[in-house]
Amino acid sequence: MKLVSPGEAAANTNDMSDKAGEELVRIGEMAKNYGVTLRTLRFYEDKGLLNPQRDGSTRLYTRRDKARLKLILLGRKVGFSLRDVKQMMDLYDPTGSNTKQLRLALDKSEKQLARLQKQRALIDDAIKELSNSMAAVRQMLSERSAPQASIAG
Amino acid sequence: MKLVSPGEAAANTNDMSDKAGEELVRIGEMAKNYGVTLRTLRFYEDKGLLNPQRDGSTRLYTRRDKARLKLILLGRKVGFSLRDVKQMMDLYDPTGSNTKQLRLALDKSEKQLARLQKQRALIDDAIKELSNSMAAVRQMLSERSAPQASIAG
DNA sequence: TATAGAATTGACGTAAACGTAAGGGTGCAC
DNA sequence: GTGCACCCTTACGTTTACGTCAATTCTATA
Repeated sequence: MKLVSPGEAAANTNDMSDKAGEELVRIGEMAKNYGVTLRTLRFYEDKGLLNPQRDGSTRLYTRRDKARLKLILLGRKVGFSLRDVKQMMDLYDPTGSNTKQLRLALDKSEKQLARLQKQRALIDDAIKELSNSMAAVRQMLSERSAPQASIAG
Repeated sequence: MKLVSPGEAAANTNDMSDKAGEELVRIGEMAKNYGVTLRTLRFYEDKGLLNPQRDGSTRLYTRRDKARLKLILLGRKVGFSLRDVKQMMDLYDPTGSNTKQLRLALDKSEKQLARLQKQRALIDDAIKELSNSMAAVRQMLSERSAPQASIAG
């Protein structure tokens, strides 16, 4: 089985291996392409989120793995836990209509959206509170000849 | 040394102990008043953020402790770590102008404000991304007789 | 005095998503 | 044949702010 050699990997986009259209990449390439570390890819595999082929002990990532990784990263970006992502992906059935999967995803998304909005509200609150405090501190600093209130006692 | 007894604690707001105007409360009262757990108060003490008096082995919280706790909780609310809070409070000097303390607080606050704003931007981004995905999923669900795109492969 | 309620210290457990060695193998360019 | 660049597994470490026992003691009250 011939593989993309490390050096020419980037250039060798049209390399065809076993099956037609299957570009197999090793972990280093994969990591570089998606901006993650090797550890992360192995971790995702360990958690059952990825399932690369093997050439001996070397991992070979296929088109499918890339699609899955993209989904994982999207999920992480919008704040899903890896557990959630896995739960949703595990429902995928290539033969069915995937209605279940879509419903679960939608359900989880609604909850996550609510969490995000709540978080945003908390942050806005914190920003206001912090801004107020800062104004007070600036005031105290500008009047440091006058008696100070203390911020710790 | 007479103390506020557990039962009448809430009513006994005017109890004066050793020093004039010093209302000493035990850890249970303190926790209830500020909506934290006993563990939290002991933890803060362990971290050097609080320093209650003792009656034997029993902790007695003074006015000062209350002020400090309020600050800790405010700090937590706006997203400071306990380390940061401690660092700021440790600079307090009852005899000086506390300019240093105020400057540090301001400096940390500016950085924290920046972090909060960045976080808010990330959340807004996530909300958008998530909303888009949800729209797509809803679309797929409404057309589930048509061929589906998959969200996992 | 018996029992319940409140307090103490000590110390391990928790969550999430990896980071960071340690120790070892494979292939290829020189 | 050696020096890199890559790859592998195993497994402990990190971070933060507490939660959760466990075993014991102190105090007030019926």
